[in-house]
Amino acid sequence: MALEHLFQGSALNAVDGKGRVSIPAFLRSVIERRGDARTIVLAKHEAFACLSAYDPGYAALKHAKLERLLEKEETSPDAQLEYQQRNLMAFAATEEVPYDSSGRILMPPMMRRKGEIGDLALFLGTGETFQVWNPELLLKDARIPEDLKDIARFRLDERRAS
Amino acid sequence: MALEHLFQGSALNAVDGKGRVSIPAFLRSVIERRGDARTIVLAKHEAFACLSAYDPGYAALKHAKLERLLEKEETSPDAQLEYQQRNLMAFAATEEVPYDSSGRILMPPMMRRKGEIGDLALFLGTGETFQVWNPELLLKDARIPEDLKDIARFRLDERRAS
DNA sequence: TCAATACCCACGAAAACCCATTGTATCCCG
DNA sequence: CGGGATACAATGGGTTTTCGTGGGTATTGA
Repeated sequence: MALEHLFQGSALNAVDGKGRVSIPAFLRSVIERRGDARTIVLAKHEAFACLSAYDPGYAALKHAKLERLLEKEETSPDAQLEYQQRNLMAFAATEEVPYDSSGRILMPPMMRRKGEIGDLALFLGTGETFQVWNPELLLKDARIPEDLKDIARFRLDERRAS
Repeated sequence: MALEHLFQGSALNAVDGKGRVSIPAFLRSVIERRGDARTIVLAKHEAFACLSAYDPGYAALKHAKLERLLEKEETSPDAQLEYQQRNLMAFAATEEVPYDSSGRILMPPMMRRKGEIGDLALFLGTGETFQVWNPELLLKDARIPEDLKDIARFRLDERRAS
Protein backbone atom coordinates (compact mmCIF):
# COMPACT_ATOMS: atom_id res chain seq x y z
CA MET A 1 0.00 0.00 0.00
CA ALA A 2 1.89 3.00 -1.23
CA LEU A 3 -0.35 6.00 -1.39
CA GLU A 4 0.42 8.45 -4.08
CA HIS A 5 -0.66 11.62 -2.41
CA LEU A 6 0.65 12.33 1.06
CA PHE A 7 -0.42 14.77 3.74
CA GLN A 8 2.23 17.26 4.72
CA GLY A 9 2.60 20.65 6.26
CA SER A 10 1.15 22.37 9.31
CA ALA A 11 -1.48 24.96 10.12
CA LEU A 12 -3.21 26.43 13.13
CA ASN A 13 -6.90 27.21 12.69
CA ALA A 14 -9.62 28.57 14.94
CA VAL A 15 -12.60 26.60 16.24
CA ASP A 16 -15.52 29.00 16.30
CA GLY A 17 -18.48 29.22 18.64
CA LYS A 18 -20.49 26.71 16.64
CA GLY A 19 -17.62 24.20 16.72
CA ARG A 20 -16.61 24.76 13.12
CA VAL A 21 -13.01 24.49 11.89
CA SER A 22 -11.50 25.05 8.50
CA ILE A 23 -9.55 22.09 7.19
CA PRO A 24 -6.39 23.63 5.70
CA ALA A 25 -6.65 23.85 1.93
CA PHE A 26 -3.41 21.93 1.40
CA LEU A 27 -4.83 18.95 3.26
CA ARG A 28 -8.14 19.14 1.45
CA SER A 29 -6.40 19.04 -1.87
CA VAL A 30 -4.77 15.72 -0.92
CA ILE A 31 -8.12 14.29 0.13
CA GLU A 32 -9.66 15.27 -3.15
CA ARG A 33 -6.78 13.91 -5.17
CA ARG A 34 -7.04 10.56 -3.39
CA GLY A 35 -10.74 10.22 -4.16
CA ASP A 36 -13.70 12.41 -4.91
CA ALA A 37 -15.02 12.61 -1.38
CA ARG A 38 -15.23 15.91 0.43
CA THR A 39 -15.19 14.15 3.74
CA ILE A 40 -12.73 13.28 6.48
CA VAL A 41 -12.69 10.48 9.02
CA LEU A 42 -11.75 11.37 12.58
CA ALA A 43 -10.45 9.00 15.27
CA LYS A 44 -8.69 9.22 18.58
CA HIS A 45 -4.97 8.72 17.98
CA GLU A 46 -3.82 5.45 19.48
CA ALA A 47 -0.63 6.80 21.01
CA PHE A 48 -0.82 10.59 21.31
CA ALA A 49 -3.28 12.96 22.93
CA CYS A 50 -4.62 14.11 19.59
CA LEU A 51 -6.93 13.08 16.79
CA SER A 52 -5.99 11.12 13.72
CA ALA A 53 -7.65 12.01 10.42
CA TYR A 54 -7.76 10.64 6.90
CA ASP A 55 -9.92 10.30 3.83
CA PRO A 56 -12.70 7.66 3.61
CA GLY A 57 -10.78 5.70 1.03
CA TYR A 58 -7.98 5.12 3.49
CA ALA A 59 -10.50 3.72 5.98
CA ALA A 60 -11.76 1.29 3.34
CA LEU A 61 -8.19 0.23 2.63
CA LYS A 62 -7.62 -0.47 6.27
CA HIS A 63 -10.78 -2.54 6.32
CA ALA A 64 -9.78 -4.64 3.31
CA LYS A 65 -6.48 -5.36 5.00
CA LEU A 66 -8.26 -6.65 8.11
CA GLU A 67 -10.51 -8.85 6.01
CA ARG A 68 -7.63 -10.50 4.22
CA LEU A 69 -5.94 -11.15 7.52
CA LEU A 70 -9.05 -12.84 8.84
CA GLU A 71 -9.45 -15.12 5.83
CA LYS A 72 -5.95 -16.43 6.35
CA GLU A 73 -6.23 -17.15 10.07
CA GLU A 74 -9.90 -18.00 9.89
CA THR A 75 -11.47 -20.34 12.34
CA SER A 76 -9.30 -19.59 15.35
CA PRO A 77 -11.62 -18.06 17.98
CA ASP A 78 -8.93 -15.69 19.14
CA ALA A 79 -8.45 -14.37 15.66
CA GLN A 80 -12.18 -13.92 15.29
CA LEU A 81 -12.45 -11.89 18.45
CA GLU A 82 -9.52 -9.71 17.59
CA TYR A 83 -11.02 -9.09 14.19
CA GLN A 84 -14.27 -7.99 15.82
CA GLN A 85 -12.47 -5.68 18.20
CA ARG A 86 -10.37 -4.06 15.52
CA ASN A 87 -13.38 -3.56 13.32
CA LEU A 88 -15.22 -1.88 16.15
CA MET A 89 -12.34 0.47 16.81
CA ALA A 90 -11.82 1.23 13.14
CA PHE A 91 -15.44 2.04 12.43
CA ALA A 92 -17.54 2.52 15.54
CA ALA A 93 -14.91 4.60 17.30
CA THR A 94 -14.55 6.96 14.36
CA GLU A 95 -16.72 9.65 12.85
CA GLU A 96 -17.03 10.67 9.25
CA VAL A 97 -17.70 14.35 8.72
CA PRO A 98 -18.16 16.20 5.46
CA TYR A 99 -16.72 19.62 4.90
CA ASP A 100 -18.72 22.33 3.22
CA SER A 101 -17.94 24.46 0.21
CA SER A 102 -15.77 26.74 2.31
CA GLY A 103 -13.75 23.78 3.61
CA ARG A 104 -15.09 23.67 7.15
CA ILE A 105 -16.21 20.72 9.22
CA LEU A 106 -18.33 20.75 12.31
CA MET A 107 -16.05 19.13 14.87
CA PRO A 108 -18.16 16.39 16.49
CA PRO A 109 -18.46 17.02 20.25
CA MET A 110 -17.24 13.52 21.08
CA MET A 111 -14.07 13.92 19.05
CA ARG A 112 -13.59 17.37 20.39
CA ARG A 113 -13.50 15.97 23.89
CA LYS A 114 -11.40 12.94 22.98
CA GLY A 115 -8.80 15.25 21.47
CA GLU A 116 -9.29 17.92 24.12
CA ILE A 117 -9.56 20.46 21.34
CA GLY A 118 -10.30 23.97 22.59
CA ASP A 119 -10.61 27.01 20.37
CA LEU A 120 -7.46 26.31 18.40
CA ALA A 121 -6.71 23.27 16.25
CA LEU A 122 -3.20 22.45 15.05
CA PHE A 123 -3.08 20.39 11.88
CA LEU A 124 -0.01 18.27 11.15
CA GLY A 125 0.45 16.24 7.99
CA THR A 126 2.01 12.82 8.61
CA GLY A 127 1.98 11.20 5.18
CA GLU A 128 -0.81 8.68 4.98
CA THR A 129 -2.84 10.52 7.61
CA PHE A 130 -2.79 13.82 9.44
CA GLN A 131 -3.21 14.79 13.07
CA VAL A 132 -5.30 17.39 14.85
CA TRP A 133 -3.90 18.72 18.13
CA ASN A 134 -4.70 21.04 20.92
CA PRO A 135 -1.44 23.00 20.51
CA GLU A 136 -0.93 23.28 24.26
CA LEU A 137 -1.03 19.50 24.65
CA LEU A 138 1.54 19.07 21.94
CA LEU A 139 3.90 21.48 23.67
CA LYS A 140 3.51 19.53 26.90
CA ASP A 141 4.17 16.10 25.40
CA ALA A 142 7.73 14.96 26.16
CA ARG A 143 7.75 12.56 23.24
CA ILE A 144 7.39 15.33 20.66
CA PRO A 145 10.67 16.51 19.06
CA GLU A 146 11.68 20.02 20.01
CA ASP A 147 11.86 21.09 16.39
CA LEU A 148 8.23 20.26 15.93
CA LYS A 149 7.30 22.19 19.05
CA ASP A 150 9.11 25.16 17.55
CA ILE A 151 6.78 24.96 14.61
CA ALA A 152 3.79 24.91 16.93
CA ARG A 153 5.17 27.94 18.80
CA PHE A 154 5.73 29.72 15.54
CA ARG A 155 2.15 29.11 14.44
CA LEU A 156 0.92 30.39 17.79
CA ASP A 157 3.01 33.56 17.55
CA GLU A 158 1.91 34.10 14.01
CA ARG A 159 -1.67 34.10 15.16
CA ARG A 160 -1.09 36.38 18.13
CA ALA A 161 0.53 38.93 15.84
CA SER A 162 -2.61 39.50 13.83
CA MET B 1 -15.50 -8.66 -1.85
CA ALA B 2 -14.71 -5.06 -1.27
CA LEU B 3 -17.80 -3.08 -0.44
CA GLU B 4 -17.65 0.48 -1.44
CA HIS B 5 -19.82 2.00 1.22
CA LEU B 6 -19.05 1.13 4.81
CA PHE B 7 -20.99 1.66 8.02
CA GLN B 8 -19.20 3.80 10.55
CA GLY B 9 -19.86 6.02 13.51
CA SER B 10 -22.02 5.64 16.59
CA ALA B 11 -25.31 6.94 17.93
CA LEU B 12 -27.64 6.37 20.84
CA ASN B 13 -31.35 6.57 20.02
CA ALA B 14 -34.52 6.11 22.04
CA VAL B 15 -36.96 3.24 21.65
CA ASP B 16 -40.39 4.73 22.20
CA GLY B 17 -43.50 3.23 23.75
CA LYS B 18 -44.61 1.71 20.47
CA GLY B 19 -41.25 0.02 19.97
CA ARG B 20 -40.10 2.44 17.29
CA VAL B 21 -36.45 3.46 16.82
CA SER B 22 -34.84 5.88 14.43
CA ILE B 23 -32.05 4.34 12.38
CA PRO B 24 -29.34 7.02 12.45
CA ALA B 25 -29.31 9.00 9.22
CA PHE B 26 -25.64 8.27 8.56
CA LEU B 27 -26.35 4.53 8.54
CA ARG B 28 -29.42 4.93 6.36
CA SER B 29 -27.41 6.83 3.80
CA VAL B 30 -25.05 3.86 3.46
CA ILE B 31 -27.95 1.43 3.05
CA GLU B 32 -29.42 3.57 0.33
CA ARG B 33 -26.11 4.00 -1.43
CA ARG B 34 -25.57 0.23 -1.46
CA GLY B 35 -28.96 -0.42 -3.05
CA ASP B 36 -32.32 1.22 -3.32
CA ALA B 37 -33.96 -0.60 -0.44
CA ARG B 38 -35.26 1.26 2.56
CA THR B 39 -35.02 -1.85 4.64
CA ILE B 40 -32.66 -3.45 7.13
CA VAL B 41 -32.05 -7.06 8.09
CA LEU B 42 -31.71 -7.85 11.78
CA ALA B 43 -30.04 -10.91 13.32
CA LYS B 44 -28.67 -11.97 16.66
CA HIS B 45 -24.93 -11.35 16.66
CA GLU B 46 -22.99 -14.60 16.67
CA ALA B 47 -20.46 -13.57 19.28
CA PHE B 48 -21.76 -10.56 21.22
CA ALA B 49 -24.90 -9.85 23.19
CA CYS B 50 -26.26 -7.51 20.56
CA LEU B 51 -27.95 -7.48 17.18
CA SER B 52 -26.25 -7.44 13.84
CA ALA B 53 -27.81 -5.42 11.05
CA TYR B 54 -27.23 -4.81 7.37
CA ASP B 55 -28.93 -4.06 4.09
CA PRO B 56 -30.78 -6.80 2.14
CA GLY B 57 -28.11 -6.80 -0.55
CA TYR B 58 -25.49 -7.80 1.96
CA ALA B 59 -27.60 -10.81 2.98
CA ALA B 60 -27.47 -12.04 -0.60
CA LEU B 61 -23.72 -11.52 -0.66
CA LYS B 62 -23.31 -13.52 2.51
CA HIS B 63 -25.32 -16.33 1.00
CA ALA B 64 -23.12 -16.44 -2.07
CA LYS B 65 -20.07 -16.56 0.17
CA LEU B 66 -21.41 -19.58 2.05
CA GLU B 67 -22.14 -21.34 -1.20
CA ARG B 68 -18.62 -20.87 -2.43
CA LEU B 69 -17.24 -22.15 0.83
CA LEU B 70 -19.36 -25.27 0.51
CA GLU B 71 -18.11 -25.94 -2.99
CA LYS B 72 -14.54 -25.82 -1.83
CA GLU B 73 -14.95 -28.18 1.12
CA GLU B 74 -17.34 -30.31 -0.87
CA THR B 75 -18.70 -33.63 0.14
CA SER B 76 -17.42 -33.76 3.70
CA PRO B 77 -20.49 -34.46 5.84
CA ASP B 78 -19.27 -32.06 8.48
CA ALA B 79 -19.04 -29.28 5.97
CA GLN B 80 -22.50 -30.06 4.69
CA LEU B 81 -23.96 -29.86 8.15
CA GLU B 82 -22.22 -26.65 8.96
CA TYR B 83 -23.45 -25.17 5.74
CA GLN B 84 -27.01 -26.09 6.62
CA GLN B 85 -26.66 -24.62 10.07
CA ARG B 86 -25.14 -21.38 8.91
CA ASN B 87 -27.68 -21.03 6.18
CA LEU B 88 -30.47 -21.44 8.67
CA MET B 89 -28.99 -18.80 10.91
CA ALA B 90 -28.41 -16.45 8.03
CA PHE B 91 -31.98 -16.57 6.81
CA ALA B 92 -34.46 -18.18 9.16
CA ALA B 93 -33.09 -16.47 12.24
CA THR B 94 -33.24 -13.00 10.76
CA GLU B 95 -35.98 -10.45 10.25
CA GLU B 96 -36.25 -7.90 7.52
CA VAL B 97 -37.90 -4.65 8.52
CA PRO B 98 -38.58 -1.55 6.45
CA TYR B 99 -38.08 1.91 7.81
CA ASP B 100 -40.61 4.63 7.21
CA SER B 101 -40.24 8.06 5.68
CA SER B 102 -38.88 9.45 8.93
CA GLY B 103 -36.26 6.69 9.14
CA ARG B 104 -37.82 4.63 11.91
CA ILE B 105 -38.29 0.90 12.16
CA LEU B 106 -40.61 -0.96 14.43
CA MET B 107 -38.21 -3.16 16.36
CA PRO B 108 -39.58 -6.73 16.07
CA PRO B 109 -40.38 -8.08 19.56
CA MET B 110 -38.33 -11.22 19.04
CA MET B 111 -35.23 -9.29 18.06
CA ARG B 112 -35.82 -6.90 20.86
CA ARG B 113 -35.70 -9.79 23.27
CA LYS B 114 -32.74 -11.47 21.59
CA GLY B 115 -30.75 -8.27 21.86
CA GLU B 116 -32.21 -7.39 25.25
CA ILE B 117 -32.90 -3.93 23.93
CA GLY B 118 -34.62 -1.68 26.44
CA ASP B 119 -35.56 1.93 25.84
CA LEU B 120 -32.17 2.90 24.45
CA ALA B 121 -30.45 1.49 21.37
CA LEU B 122 -26.76 2.05 20.71
CA PHE B 123 -25.83 1.86 17.03
CA LEU B 124 -22.24 1.01 16.10
CA GLY B 125 -20.93 0.94 12.56
CA THR B 126 -18.54 -1.93 11.86
CA GLY B 127 -17.81 -1.58 8.16
CA GLU B 128 -19.81 -4.16 6.28
CA THR B 129 -22.51 -4.30 8.92
CA PHE B 130 -23.57 -2.41 12.01
CA GLN B 131 -24.54 -3.49 15.50
CA VAL B 132 -27.41 -2.56 17.79
CA TRP B 133 -26.71 -2.77 21.52
CA ASN B 134 -28.35 -2.32 24.84
CA PRO B 135 -25.70 0.16 26.03
CA GLU B 136 -25.62 -1.34 29.52
CA LEU B 137 -24.75 -4.77 28.13
CA LEU B 138 -21.91 -3.32 26.11
CA LEU B 139 -20.45 -1.69 29.19
CA LYS B 140 -20.56 -5.03 31.00
CA ASP B 141 -18.87 -7.05 28.25
CA ALA B 142 -15.21 -7.72 29.09
CA ARG B 143 -14.32 -8.33 25.47
CA ILE B 144 -15.20 -4.77 24.42
CA PRO B 145 -12.23 -2.37 24.24
CA GLU B 146 -12.25 0.30 26.90
CA ASP B 147 -12.01 3.09 24.35
CA LEU B 148 -15.25 1.94 22.85
CA LYS B 149 -16.94 1.85 26.22
CA ASP B 150 -15.85 5.45 26.66
CA ILE B 151 -17.80 6.28 23.57
CA ALA B 152 -20.87 4.50 24.90
CA ARG B 153 -20.53 6.46 28.16
CA PHE B 154 -20.16 9.68 26.24
CA ARG B 155 -23.33 8.98 24.28
CA LEU B 156 -25.17 8.23 27.49
CA ASP B 157 -23.96 11.45 29.14
CA GLU B 158 -24.83 13.45 26.05
CA ARG B 159 -28.39 12.20 26.32
CA ARG B 160 -28.67 12.86 30.03
CA ALA B 161 -27.49 16.43 29.49
CA SER B 162 -30.44 17.34 27.29
C1' DT C 1 -64.14 -6.00 17.30
C1' DC C 2 -59.83 -5.44 18.91
C1' DA C 3 -55.02 -5.01 18.69
C1' DA C 4 -51.20 -4.19 16.14
C1' DT C 5 -49.22 -1.73 12.57
C1' DA C 6 -48.76 1.80 9.02
C1' DC C 7 -49.43 6.59 7.97
C1' DC C 8 -49.61 11.55 9.13
C1' DC C 9 -48.41 15.75 11.24
C1' DA C 10 -45.92 18.67 14.45
C1' DC C 11 -42.13 20.35 17.23
C1' DG C 12 -37.40 21.69 19.05
C1' DA C 13 -32.68 21.25 18.53
C1' DA C 14 -28.97 20.69 15.73
C1' DA C 15 -26.72 20.66 11.46
C1' DA C 16 -26.08 22.15 6.73
C1' DC C 17 -26.27 25.95 3.68
C1' DC C 18 -25.66 30.66 1.97
C1' DC C 19 -23.67 35.19 1.89
C1' DA C 20 -20.40 38.67 3.42
C1' DT C 21 -15.84 40.28 5.19
C1' DT C 22 -11.03 40.23 5.87
C1' DG C 23 -6.42 39.24 5.12
C1' DT C 24 -2.87 37.24 2.29
C1' DA C 25 -0.51 35.46 -1.53
C1' DT C 26 -0.39 35.71 -6.65
C1' DC C 27 -0.43 37.64 -11.03
C1' DC C 28 -0.07 41.06 -14.51
C1' DC C 29 1.11 45.15 -16.52
C1' DG C 30 3.06 49.43 -16.68
C1' DC D 1 10.85 46.34 -10.00
C1' DG D 2 6.67 48.17 -7.91
C1' DG D 3 1.89 48.53 -7.22
C1' DG D 4 -2.72 47.68 -8.22
C1' DA D 5 -5.95 44.13 -9.38
C1' DT D 6 -7.24 39.38 -8.59
C1' DA D 7 -8.08 34.96 -6.58
C1' DC D 8 -8.39 32.20 -2.74
C1' DA D 9 -8.17 31.09 2.12
C1' DA D 10 -10.07 31.50 6.74
C1' DT D 11 -13.71 33.21 9.45
C1' DG D 12 -18.26 35.43 11.19
C1' DG D 13 -23.14 35.48 11.12
C1' DG D 14 -27.93 34.58 9.59
C1' DT D 15 -31.29 31.37 7.42
C1' DT D 16 -33.03 27.04 5.91
C1' DT D 17 -33.21 22.18 6.20
C1' DT D 18 -32.82 17.86 8.35
C1' DC D 19 -33.08 14.69 12.24
C1' DG D 20 -34.82 12.52 16.14
C1' DT D 21 -38.91 12.21 18.62
C1' DG D 22 -43.79 12.45 20.35
C1' DG D 23 -48.47 11.86 19.56
C1' DG D 24 -52.69 11.26 16.86
C1' DT D 25 -55.49 8.89 13.22
C1' DA D 26 -56.47 5.53 9.69
C1' DT D 27 -55.99 0.72 8.17
C1' DT D 28 -55.33 -3.98 8.25
C1' DG D 29 -55.78 -8.62 9.62
C1' DA D 30 -56.98 -12.12 12.92
